[in-house]
Amino acid sequence: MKNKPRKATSKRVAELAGVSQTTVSFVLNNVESANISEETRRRVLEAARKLDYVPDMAARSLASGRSTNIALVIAQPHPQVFVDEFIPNILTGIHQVTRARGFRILVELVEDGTNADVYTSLFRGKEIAGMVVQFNVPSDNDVNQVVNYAMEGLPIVSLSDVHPEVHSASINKLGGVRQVVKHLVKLGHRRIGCISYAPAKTNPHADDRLHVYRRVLETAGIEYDSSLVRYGAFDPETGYEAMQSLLKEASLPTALYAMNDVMAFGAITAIQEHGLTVPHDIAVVGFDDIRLARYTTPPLTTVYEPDVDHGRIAAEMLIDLIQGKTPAQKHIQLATRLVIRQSCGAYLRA
Amino acid sequence: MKNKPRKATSKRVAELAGVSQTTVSFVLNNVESANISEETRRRVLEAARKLDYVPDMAARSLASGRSTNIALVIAQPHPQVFVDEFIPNILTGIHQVTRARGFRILVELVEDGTNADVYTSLFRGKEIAGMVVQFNVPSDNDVNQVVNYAMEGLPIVSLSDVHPEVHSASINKLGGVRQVVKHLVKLGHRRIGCISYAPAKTNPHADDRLHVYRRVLETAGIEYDSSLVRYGAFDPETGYEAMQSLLKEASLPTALYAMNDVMAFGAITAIQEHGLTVPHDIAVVGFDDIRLARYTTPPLTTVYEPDVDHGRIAAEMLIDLIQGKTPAQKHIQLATRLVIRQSCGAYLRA
DNA sequence: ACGAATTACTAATGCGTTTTACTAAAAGTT
DNA sequence: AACTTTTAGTAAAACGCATTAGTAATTCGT
Repeated sequence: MKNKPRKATSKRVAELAGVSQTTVSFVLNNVESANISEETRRRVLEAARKLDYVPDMAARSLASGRSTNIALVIAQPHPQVFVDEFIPNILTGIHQVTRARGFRILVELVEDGTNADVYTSLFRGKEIAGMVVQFNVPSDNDVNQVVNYAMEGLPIVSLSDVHPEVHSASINKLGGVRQVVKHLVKLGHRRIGCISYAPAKTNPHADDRLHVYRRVLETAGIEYDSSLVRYGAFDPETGYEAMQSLLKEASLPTALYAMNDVMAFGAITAIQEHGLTVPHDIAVVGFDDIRLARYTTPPLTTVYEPDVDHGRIAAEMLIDLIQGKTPAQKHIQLATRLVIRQSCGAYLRA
Repeated sequence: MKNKPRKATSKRVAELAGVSQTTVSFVLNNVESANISEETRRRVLEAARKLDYVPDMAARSLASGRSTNIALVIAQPHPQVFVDEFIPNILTGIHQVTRARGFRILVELVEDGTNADVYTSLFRGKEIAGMVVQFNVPSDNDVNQVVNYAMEGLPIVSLSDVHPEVHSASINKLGGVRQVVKHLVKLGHRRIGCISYAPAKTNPHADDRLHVYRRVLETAGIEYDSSLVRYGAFDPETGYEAMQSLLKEASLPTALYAMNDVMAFGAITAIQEHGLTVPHDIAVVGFDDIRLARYTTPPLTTVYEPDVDHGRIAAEMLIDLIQGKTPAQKHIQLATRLVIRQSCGAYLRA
């Protein structure tokens, strides 16, 4: 028979505090331009606390016209692409800043074709104030939509460089490739194989990296040999298969650069199953420095990327954009670091 | 000088279609009880398409009183806990069903103490319609809050068993432990070490698993020996350290069960650095079957968990709950599968 | 000491939906 | 033919906040 305590609203807070709803809103949102006395502010806060008041976000968004959600949109060809710690780390980084700055993270996956209208519905449906996008394998449709929305002025930050007009926080992957391939060259290797990502035309990033690999070789006076290049698809399986194929070459490479760590591990397995040893017969290097890289046999020489920082910086940039502060730079690049372990054989000669 | 085309609203759709806003709402939401003629429905749909209408989600939530977001709340002691593919896989599974059923995913991390009010603000602030929770290491505060909200009838599904009153979709971890430890026993091992998670009192799950390990041993007539047990913290580093410590024992174990794969890899590295080989001197098994497990030296014997299904089932359950359909079972358990590779030595004797 | 500026508020409107209650016309029922 | 029911809609009231324009009281400048 007792009256259910109606849900706490700003109106009820106002009544209890003996002020208007307007004042409650001003206090709770710390509106500077409204001059609220200390005493009133205290009363409002007290009333809100007493009623256990939590503002209705839907009402707030509707009234203010802005959302406090951002989206992390991950465009990938296939669920299987989620093979390493990249996304968890990015999420950790982003979350650190969204939490501090009062935003929430909406995660959306868009696979090959499906879910292609997600950009539109998120923005136009006012679900989010901005988005950070990750293109594992950029599809034309995804990139075009993102570029268009970015040009319209919507807050978008990409985790890789996609277009001059799209803000980005990216890893200097090409610099990393240069470091690690040069490292192999310095160790005296002349026949350096490569396991790249999907064939060039479908993945511009991979293409760029392959190009750097080639340039480093040529700068060192080594002729580029396309018979030493294979294409994988991010996961250990394809690294394994690519290496099996390389091992059929008449003249084997003495070193291998794999475009990511998990493919490198697949390759190492293939090499060992073939009766050869790493790094003695074939030196191997990877890319990413996943946490397991130091705990394998042999430990993997690779390139470290600051993923958590990456996420954090992208989020800071995005929220600046949302709040109308122009970020200092439109494109931020984070440096990689070469991590030398056993798989490259550097320590054999030390 | 041209008039900016005002944002498309349901009102404008109504005008263009020559019907009332109510009708537009009925058509767009497929309200059965409203009898809308085919002709009218067509006109509304056409008008919506022409205006490129996307409903304002904030307004929709406010008016209807329900959100179409669900949260994935991950309670973990420390960012470093994100070491494997679990979360990406869960996310993939959840996303498959949220997409099909018209929901979005909000991801929230809650670390040790901080962010503790996230449950309250998400629910009370009407930001979400329900949540799936993952307790990596359950803290009393987190568990209590979740249990309370679940008892109030709020839609919550946990990814592990936390309380009889909280719906759950979980992996039968204990069954997996039984499988893999029995496997070692069958191979003839009598001194089987264990690398568990953080000390028992702070992690009930780990405690249960340790207990199963002990029971399997005792059932086989092997006395439990606490000097063969060490505690790690999810990551390869602590697996490595735990194994180093075990290697100082006067009498070494002949086999090791690590509670997850990455700690197993840390342990293998320690064993090899100590001059011993796996599985010859010490057999090693892990848990999780991460994708790299097959591509290491030696490939790891471990227990496979269907993570993507896990996420999918949890999400189905949650959305059923949200939509008022009682799920068939309150607690669903998914089976694990023993994956035998080289690290346990089973093939040595084959 | 008198108008101007500042301080500390409030009333009322609007945000874009959903939903309830209502209605006019058409179809069924006996 | 006179009701009742069904069909196909509509008008108007929420939903809970932010925000704009305004006001009365106080302080300031000279």
